[in-house]
Amino acid sequence: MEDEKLKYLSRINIFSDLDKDTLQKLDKITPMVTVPRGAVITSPGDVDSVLYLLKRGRVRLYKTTPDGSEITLAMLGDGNVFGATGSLGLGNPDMYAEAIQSSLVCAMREEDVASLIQRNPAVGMRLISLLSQRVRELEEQVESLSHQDVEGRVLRLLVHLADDFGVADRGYTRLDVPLTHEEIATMVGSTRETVTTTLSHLGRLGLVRTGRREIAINRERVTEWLNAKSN
DNA sequence: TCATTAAATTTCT
DNA sequence: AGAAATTTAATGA
Repeated sequence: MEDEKLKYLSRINIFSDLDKDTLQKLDKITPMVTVPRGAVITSPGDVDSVLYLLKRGRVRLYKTTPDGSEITLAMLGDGNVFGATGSLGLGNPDMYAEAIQSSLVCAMREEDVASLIQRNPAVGMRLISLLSQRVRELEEQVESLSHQDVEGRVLRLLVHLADDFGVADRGYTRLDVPLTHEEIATMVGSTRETVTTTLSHLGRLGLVRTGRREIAINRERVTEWLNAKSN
């Protein structure tokens, strides 16, 4: 029972270098909560700044535009972290975090994160590399938005999601993250309807396989297709 | 090429 | 049944 909880903690990416003793202490100050699908974990105007540890599940980070539409900035999986918009400056405060599937989350006060990093610099290094990955992805997203059509943007996104969530499935790489066409649209700057037609077109080409809240891609063909397209 | 509008259809709870 | 997700089609910028 206790061991189970510790396993989860050690699977948090930034904690993977910590010894059992330290993990045990952390466990005591980070109560674990299950959040249902659709629940918003953080939203703009949150009072205290805490770092959320995503032990198991899928969380979508997004913000809203003045006209009410959403822009998705990141999709997080097991072991990732979010929140901490105070002194750590991990992202900006006007952001929402929504569990897109039932998730196991725990919260850690920012002061505790800071002192932990002072004692264990490896945690800081891990945090930096996690953030770097997120920045790199955002850069690619911007680049894609500015010079690719919807089809290209969707394909680039699917390849990226395959890197993070891909599992082998009957010759394809299935994305182990439940996405609606609507959500995909908020990641590629398009609309639900256009995403639908784009995906079914890609399906006819044999590049992807789709189901309700499920997408699989043929990595080889997709990368091949993307290369042919940009040249 | 793609957003918008409108409407139908399929699949979940 | 009702809600949510997906699909199709027509139109105009």
